[in-house]
Amino acid sequence: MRISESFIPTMKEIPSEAQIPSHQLMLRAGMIRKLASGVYTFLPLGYRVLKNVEQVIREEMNAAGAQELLLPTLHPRELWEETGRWGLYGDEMLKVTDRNKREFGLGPTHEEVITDLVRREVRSYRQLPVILYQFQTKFRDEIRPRFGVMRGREFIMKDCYSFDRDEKGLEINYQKMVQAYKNIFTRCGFKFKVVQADSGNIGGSLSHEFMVLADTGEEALYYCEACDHCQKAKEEDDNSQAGREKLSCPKCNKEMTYTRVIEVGHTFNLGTKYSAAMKATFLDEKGEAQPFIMGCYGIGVSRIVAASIEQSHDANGIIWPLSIAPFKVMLLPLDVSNEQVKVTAEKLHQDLQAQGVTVLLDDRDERAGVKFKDADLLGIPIKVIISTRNMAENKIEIKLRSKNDAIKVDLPETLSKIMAMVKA
RNA sequence: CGGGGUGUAGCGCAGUUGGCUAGCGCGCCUGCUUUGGGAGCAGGAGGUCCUCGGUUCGAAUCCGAGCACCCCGACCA
Repeated sequence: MRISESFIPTMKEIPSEAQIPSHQLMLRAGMIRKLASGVYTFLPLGYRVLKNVEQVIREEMNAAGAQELLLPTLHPRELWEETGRWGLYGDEMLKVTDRNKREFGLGPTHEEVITDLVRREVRSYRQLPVILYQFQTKFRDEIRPRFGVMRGREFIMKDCYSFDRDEKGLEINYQKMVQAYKNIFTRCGFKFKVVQADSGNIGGSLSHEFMVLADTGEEALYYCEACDHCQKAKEEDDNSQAGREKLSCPKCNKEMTYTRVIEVGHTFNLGTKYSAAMKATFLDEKGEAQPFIMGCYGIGVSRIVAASIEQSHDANGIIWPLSIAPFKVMLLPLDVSNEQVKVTAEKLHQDLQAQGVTVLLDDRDERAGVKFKDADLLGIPIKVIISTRNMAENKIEIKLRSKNDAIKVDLPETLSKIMAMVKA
């Protein structure tokens, strides 16, 4: 992809509406633009990252035996009346009325819809377990949207639902999902913790929250460096640094570390909360109707994009991990009026694309400084610098966004060197 | 929903005891020069000063109402 032909509107100045690094950098790097409070457009660069995150999640979900589908956004009121949540969800649910005055909610979560589907289609214990998931835009009329896509009113979520015949089956699938989540967040390059949590409105007995460590996180927890035990911080701990209590780990008695965190994933053991309310049953071996034992598993996909930046950036811009970077390689020909520089860059561009490597070529007739600044802002992991200076000795330069030092490589070895880095 | 703040060019802002043609930096367009960390000079385009109403000879500026956005809090699968 050539910068000259792409839609990546970068900004030098920090928009006054953005307070935290990820929000500022997503705006400055041309990843997102605001349409209304808590409602954002993903521009091509941001969308690429979003898609990469989705793909990581998709691979791990499929590997865990889940199947992807797509549920509707419009939910008829009657369905939500079955569980009593039409009233319980209240103003947080955005509502619309059709031409026949029929009421719908814009889906803030999909337990009702998925349970309705499964109760219609699954009749026998022989068809269980079933694990289904989707990527979808969720709507929640948050009291206070903030921090860009971190807490939006419209956002992308991966939600997954498991249906089992008994608690034992659920336990197996639940553990599979927890492991899949650990794989996902590891692949995304996160430092994260898993903490047992309240299950809140969704209900059920057991739940785990997946928390990315970041100073700007809206929540906080204590963790033990020795045994990895975690517990959520109480509100009074969050608010006053000074008055924060010192907690000892209940398992190994060492003092625990306080950290702010961003919730990126949440798993719930739902039991029969929804299946019972909605009369969603299957027949067991004895021909008796039994309610499905359910689990649900959510990941904030668009939030992950912001959380990644929150955890990995510097004064100059974003630092993407290879796994979700919008492009893996950025080519920086510093003087496109030099024919040899230009030709070398074009050749690398073609060769990398032929190898299936995502690459962004800064083919603009801009000064070196401008290109370097934009490259650092965009945060593409591998920077390849092609300059008149290096051409003289038949070399190019490779710099990792995450490191300061550059390595010089003989021109003929460039491609293989980059390929080795991409695969690392 | 309570408290605080802000709305002036694409972005960041100044101008607000009422006054003349509404300004600065960045960005954008044209030309020349420049070319390893957001270049220089010259020329140029771009504004319902958030909206509506009121006061006044005259309103970006004063008054009233509304809207939007941001921050703190409560809330949040």
